[in-house]
Amino acid sequence: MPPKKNLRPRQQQILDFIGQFLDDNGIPPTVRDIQRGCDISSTSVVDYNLRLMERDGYLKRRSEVARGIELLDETGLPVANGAARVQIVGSIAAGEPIPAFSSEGVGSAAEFDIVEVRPDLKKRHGTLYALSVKGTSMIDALIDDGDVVVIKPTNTARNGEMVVAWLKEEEEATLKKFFREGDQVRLQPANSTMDPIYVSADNVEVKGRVVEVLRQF
Amino acid sequence: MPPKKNLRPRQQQILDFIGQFLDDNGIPPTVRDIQRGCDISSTSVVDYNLRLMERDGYLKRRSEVARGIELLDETGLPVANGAARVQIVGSIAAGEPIPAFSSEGVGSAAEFDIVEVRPDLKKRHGTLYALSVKGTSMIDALIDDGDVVVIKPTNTARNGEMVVAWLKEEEEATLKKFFREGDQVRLQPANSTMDPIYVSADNVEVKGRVVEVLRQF
DNA sequence: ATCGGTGCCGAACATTAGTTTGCGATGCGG
DNA sequence: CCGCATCGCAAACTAATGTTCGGCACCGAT
Repeated sequence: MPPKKNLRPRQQQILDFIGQFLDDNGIPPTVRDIQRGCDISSTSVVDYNLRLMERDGYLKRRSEVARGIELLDETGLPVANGAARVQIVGSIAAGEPIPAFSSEGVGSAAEFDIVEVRPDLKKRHGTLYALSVKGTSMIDALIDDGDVVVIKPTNTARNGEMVVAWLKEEEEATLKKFFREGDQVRLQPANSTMDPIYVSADNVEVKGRVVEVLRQF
Repeated sequence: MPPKKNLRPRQQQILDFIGQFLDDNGIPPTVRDIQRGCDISSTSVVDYNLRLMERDGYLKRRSEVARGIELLDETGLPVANGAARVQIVGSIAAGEPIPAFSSEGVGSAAEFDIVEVRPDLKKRHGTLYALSVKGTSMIDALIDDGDVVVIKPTNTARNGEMVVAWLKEEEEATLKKFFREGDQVRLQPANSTMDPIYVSADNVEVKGRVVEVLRQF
């Protein structure tokens, strides 16, 4: 395969559109979908550029097949359709603020990793981000050192949901099951043999809801 | 949505084929693909059955769109294309044999659920199956009641890998980290605060390696 | 200026693929 | 046996979609 080159603006635009279309619709676009989506006046222009991009290893086309476009990743392997990739925006550990939540520091997020998650998650929840867990302080939530938790950003939580709770006073983030009880909040470890902690509702800020835990084996 | 009914053989066959095709090709099949794949003599038969299955909530069709078939899961949500789906072939619980491992009983596997996993897993490991965890006996491995463990079938394990270990004498399956130590085997809970158990190597049979744990939130 | 390559355009063409139609076989209750 | 619904079949129709063709504009090299 020829080495990757920088894409022309139009080709970048087409590539972005294909990715977007895949996310939105779950199936690849047709040549005419791309034409409309990129304000191109002719299908032949799309075909022309797709051919170049195939030559350069950005995608694969099944000829004579409707919607036969597959995106390829850096290694030349096909990217699963609607591939749900989530960025790890920081880590969560007892006693330390989460970088992504402190207003600064998001700019350098590019240095962080990307994880793949189950594709249905993104459909169900929309935008997600991920935190890697440092230390064993979350062991009571059945979450180990090195695990990655996938979070749906939200400020609210229903009772029983596992949330990222920010304890203002303690300046500490934790993963617990959330229960509102009057003006108190009960934070219940997932491990039923552990005791819950109670805090004033004013002292708790919900940062997001846990939708998945990834563990490396 | 109408309630689910049992599918006719032909409809089950079509549904299976669509899933298979999705796995193999990453895009949904056309009506004619299904026709060929299921040895049906006419596209209208496929169309007829697809219509019924859509009515019954098994899938969604985008009309007038090539390859506009989407599978739906139990909740009516679309299943992402090319998603790696793994069959739950049984459950694992302390003191009970695993149905899928007893030579009989695999025939009725159709009754079991399907779970979606991260697409990269299937690429990396090939065929996988899953077990649902009953009871809290695996809590020491950070695996809770109701979790689903995704397993790569293998008879061997390297030290440190989390495996499904079958203890012949006790007739019991368990999830532990595997360490060979001479003619003994150390089975170490993932939770480092718990103590390992030691068994004779003859008494242990490795059934598979854990590659992922799925937890419902 | 001339030529060849690149990028684009519009239109036509050919194949693929969704949909419809009419008919036959089968099974079931009356 | 009749009426009716279910299921399947083949063929035809139409819309969707991939592909090709001739031409134009720009640009750098000759």
